Amino acid sequence: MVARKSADNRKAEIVATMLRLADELGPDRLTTLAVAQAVGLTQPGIFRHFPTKQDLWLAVAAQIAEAMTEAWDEVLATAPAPLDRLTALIQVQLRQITANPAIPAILHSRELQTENAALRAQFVGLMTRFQSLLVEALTQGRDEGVFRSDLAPQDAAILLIALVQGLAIRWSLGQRAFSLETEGGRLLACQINLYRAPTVPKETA
Amino acid sequence: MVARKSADNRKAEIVATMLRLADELGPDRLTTLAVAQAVGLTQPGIFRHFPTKQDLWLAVAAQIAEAMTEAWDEVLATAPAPLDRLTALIQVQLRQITANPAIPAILHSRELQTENAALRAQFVGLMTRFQSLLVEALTQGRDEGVFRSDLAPQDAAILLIALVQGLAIRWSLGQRAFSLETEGGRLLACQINLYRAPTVPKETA
DNA sequence: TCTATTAGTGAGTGACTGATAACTAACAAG
DNA sequence: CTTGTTAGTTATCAGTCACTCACTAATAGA
Repeated sequence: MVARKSADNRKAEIVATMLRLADELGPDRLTTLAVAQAVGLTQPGIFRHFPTKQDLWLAVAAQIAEAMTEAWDEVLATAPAPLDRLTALIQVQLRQITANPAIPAILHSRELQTENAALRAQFVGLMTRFQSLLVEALTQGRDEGVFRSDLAPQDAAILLIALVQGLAIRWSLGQRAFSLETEGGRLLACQINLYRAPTVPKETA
Repeated sequence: MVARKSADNRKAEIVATMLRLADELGPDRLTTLAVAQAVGLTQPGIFRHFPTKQDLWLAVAAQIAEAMTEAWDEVLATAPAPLDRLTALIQVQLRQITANPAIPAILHSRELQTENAALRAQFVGLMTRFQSLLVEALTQGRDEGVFRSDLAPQDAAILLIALVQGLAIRWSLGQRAFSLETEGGRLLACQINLYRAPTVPKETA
């Protein structure tokens, strides 16, 4: 009668469903019943695989962290030039959010903010690592003369991260009417263009 | 025995408490019981003033909208120069969020996102108005030669709004360890500096 | 084919949620 | 001092939440 799956398969399926439903319902309204029904189990069936709901969230966070880290590593391996690397890192981030729109919501959820210190620590760690990747690329680019010499890599990195997060908010509020990757790519080009060293001397206006 | 208040006073008190508790507990975890206890009433007492919980949220949104619009109007009246006006508008926004940290959370809450279309429409309208104020100032500044001539006001405005929202996320995640106004002011200066027209011809690097 | 393991179920629990109805008492006006 | 209005209470409801426990049956290995 029941399509039994191995615990590992079922766990992965549950985590993936959590991610999908966290987007559809919102992280704080995501109930174990909703997950169970989407997966095709009864509600107590979930607890066969995860002892508490908090453990479910931790598994979700681990999955996100893994996907992001992998994507970053690939960029580091394939894009050595600072400018390319910078663009690719941000684009990867936009693609992650597109593929997984629940990420910003989870970042804002109370599940993460107050309830689950471990969860928050994981995300803060991810963001810190991402920021340092940006700072490295920006510093190298500045030293190579690609970016203006008065560029402050720390601040420039924060501004880029803010660009991604702010755009994600706009995207959610506007019912995702535009392509995050396209619009993000355009704005990213704007911003990075502002960082670039002037190649030709300019006249005063 | 009971300190009775006029309905108007009580309503205002309830809305203010909602705003405070929305920050402390999170918008989706804010219960009518919590509001009642914070105000010093019994839980059903809340419903004497607001027929449903949704009406509570609408009142909260109206209050935020009013506070923001007022603050913007004051800036428009006192800061005519594009550069000053731009800075002041953003600073006002940072101050609003500092004074009322629940705003970003409410913006992301499911209460607003899915449950309450009227609420979302109100906030989208606010954001649109704010954006157009920024665009105006940027366009004027560009035409006056304060900003670089290749500046795209629309994009520049979006980048500034993203700055505010992205920074607010960072502020929340980092347990509000830094002053939003100070740090925001610094980054704002960075960004606006990138917008400025080069006053002195630069040598190539 | 038998057996041990374990994924999944049915029934239920206590805590909490938004909301209702009937009642009580504080206040303002005459 | 009386009286109408109304802010607030007590008691209660139906629904939902995460979670438990005893049980069942699908599966893998011998």
